Amino acid sequence: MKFGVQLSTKRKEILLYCISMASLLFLLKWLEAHFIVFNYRLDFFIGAIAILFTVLGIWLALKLVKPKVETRIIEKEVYIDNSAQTEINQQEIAKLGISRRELDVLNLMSAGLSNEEIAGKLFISLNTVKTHSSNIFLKLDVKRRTQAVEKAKRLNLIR
Amino acid sequence: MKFGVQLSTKRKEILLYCISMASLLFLLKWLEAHFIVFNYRLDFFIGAIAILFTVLGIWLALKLVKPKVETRIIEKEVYIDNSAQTEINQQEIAKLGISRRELDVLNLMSAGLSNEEIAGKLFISLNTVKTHSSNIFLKLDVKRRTQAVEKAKRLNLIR
DNA sequence: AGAAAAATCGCCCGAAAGTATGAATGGAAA
DNA sequence: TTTCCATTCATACTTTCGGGCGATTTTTCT
Repeated sequence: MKFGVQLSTKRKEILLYCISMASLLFLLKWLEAHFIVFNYRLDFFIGAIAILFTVLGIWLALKLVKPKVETRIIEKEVYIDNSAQTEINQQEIAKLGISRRELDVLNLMSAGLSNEEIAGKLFISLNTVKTHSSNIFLKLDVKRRTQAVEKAKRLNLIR
Repeated sequence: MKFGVQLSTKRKEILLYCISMASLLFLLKWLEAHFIVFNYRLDFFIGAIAILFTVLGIWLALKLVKPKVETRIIEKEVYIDNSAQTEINQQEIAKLGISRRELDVLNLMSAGLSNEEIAGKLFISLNTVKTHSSNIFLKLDVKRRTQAVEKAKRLNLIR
């Protein structure tokens, strides 16, 4: 795996694309040598290439420029409650070492969503949700999601 | 509903790009007609086009796919009775037809107990607990125990 | 550039939860 | 008395959870 210079992932991807593009060009040249069609249908040929590489470029850009998705859970209160408004205990969250993503999962968990639904909402896989929830249970020292929700509410980690 | 508003703008943009691409193709054809260079340097020509349109594609994609940072807002509604903070809503319980025993199960459920633990506490069998909880889910119109607990608390069926 | 933390995903497997269906019992109401 | 219903339990089956691995990738910090 290690060979002198270790390429970063992004660099490797770019290299891969360059190689594939080069081989594509090679293929085109081969086609050009074997089919006279392109000689008198040059404009179609060029058009095809243009479209092909435009699509390639789009695909490349979409691949490389990964949109940064920020998931934020905002609790919208629809109640008029003048009594004590429970503040979320940030210190406790930090103390327990609960990460951002884990908190996301915890919130959706408390809303009664299944792991699969949580995965859908957060655009991550079911396995990832399971990993997060397992870590939550460890950090909260509980065994089940119902206990986790109960404790999290009790500690004001969530609303 | 978010994208519906922007559709017309986006469509105009796409149209613009199509037009510019078409004119670019036209330009290329004109060049091809006026410079013999391309006839025997066809591979360079094609390579240039490939690169050009790859860049175009990348640029196009970058232009069109602009939401780099997407903030997803998940709203969670919290209802709280305007009356006293923790007044158990007997009317609601009656209206939903939740029986005494089901309420017992529901309470233990909200404490985070498993079905087996509930069975132990109430001195009934696991199957009975399952029956009760299934009935609870039916009456509360939910699918999971976490949802049941959430809804029951929201409706003040339990504390 | 390199280490550490966080986030992502996968597989396997057993446990728990939930569904469907049927049935016995005992108390309360018609 | 008969009917209704809450409660109890069972069996069989499907789905979901959760633990226990390991792994890669991304982000963050130094």
